[in-house]
Amino acid sequence: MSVDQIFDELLNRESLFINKRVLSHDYIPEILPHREAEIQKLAYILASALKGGKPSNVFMYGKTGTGKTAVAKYVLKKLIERGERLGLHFKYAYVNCRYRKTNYRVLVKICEEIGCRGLPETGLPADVIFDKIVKYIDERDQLVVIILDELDWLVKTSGDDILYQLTRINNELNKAQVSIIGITNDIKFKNYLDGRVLSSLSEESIVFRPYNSEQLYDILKQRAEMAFREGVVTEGALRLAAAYAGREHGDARRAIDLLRVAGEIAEREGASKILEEHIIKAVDEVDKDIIGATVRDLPLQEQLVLLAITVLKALGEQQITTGKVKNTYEKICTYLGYSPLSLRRLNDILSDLETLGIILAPVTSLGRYGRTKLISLEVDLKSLVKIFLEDSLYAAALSEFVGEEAIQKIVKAK
DNA sequence: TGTCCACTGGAAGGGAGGGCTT
DNA sequence: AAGCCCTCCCTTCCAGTGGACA
Repeated sequence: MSVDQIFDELLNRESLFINKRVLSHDYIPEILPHREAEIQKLAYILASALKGGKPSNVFMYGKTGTGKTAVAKYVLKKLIERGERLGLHFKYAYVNCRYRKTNYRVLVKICEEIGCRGLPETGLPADVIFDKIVKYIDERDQLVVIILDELDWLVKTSGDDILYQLTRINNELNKAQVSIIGITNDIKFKNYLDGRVLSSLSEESIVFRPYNSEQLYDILKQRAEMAFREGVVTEGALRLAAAYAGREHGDARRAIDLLRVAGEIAEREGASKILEEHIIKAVDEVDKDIIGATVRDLPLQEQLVLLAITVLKALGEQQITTGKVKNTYEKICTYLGYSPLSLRRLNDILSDLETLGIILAPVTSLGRYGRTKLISLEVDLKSLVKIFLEDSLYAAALSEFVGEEAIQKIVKAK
């Protein structure tokens, strides 16, 4: 089939989707099923702003895909709308700390979110940025809510200094007020916080329980009705997607991903309906997508270290120690023409990869044979190999150090 | 019981890339 | 332009360590 024919066929065929955007991660529907209680609680807390008061700071926790971010954004959107009708000026700043791991970058992002633009990514002292935020807010708004999503990432890497500053920001404001919503999926996270910060930040807290498969089914049904043409999604496919996502830990995001990818697969195959088989095919692809996105986002040196671990694993190495990773990593660097980093730095990279959930690296003593990290993969080796094969340089390194035959064996394994 | 391995992880500092002030 | 400050990423140095082994 020629490229033109492919385009023609695609244009002539009626798409299964009517609105694909409702299946994206940042879409927030008008109704959030099974989160009524959480919405109510947050609404009560924030409502005091409508009477000119300062809402309490809130701490929200729950696993990924339990609706924390969606609920926060949903209630704030409503609050801003209502405020506008009353002539009040509210705003919120959303920062995902996973992607802004230093205090400075979080502050810059808050600045951008509230509309104070044009700040440099580096160069200024952090307290200058802080003063800018204070001044900007005080001149314009009555209330700014700062949502710090995946807060544990920030605190683990940079400590809680910035949280302390932010929780005290109201002392510096004359007219305006700031409330903070902290979001995390790490329940133990509280242990890392200083007592003063903790008490100030968790004036109120909301816990998000995982969805069960029945609830996931309702969520999927709602999204399916908006995303696809009528009758495209079969009941069986919906039930299966809900069951798959419910089995992990009630992750709605994963359930919605499954539905979207299944839709794409069905469309590619020219099917007129989304069936259970499409969901089954989607499972593998969604997993690979999640790992792939994480790996592609890693800095070069972290990718090289992960590649070294992948090589060792692919070679069937039973006990992967820091020393072995260092050897293989250095060989790969030489082969690809990069200069390797020091052992000290490599050790930090291993800790980073562990924080990301890609590897497990507990420090273990091997007695006479020293103390080291024992490294194992937390993600599927096959998916990882496939991701590295997509890049021609990494593919060459895999072929050099593992061998073409062994790679094919891993890729084709069930 | 002491030794010793193979690291771990804190501390200090350097330099690249940037901005501000004078 | 010079001098000073910042952050970020990295290196060097080094004291500390858990447990198998002699």
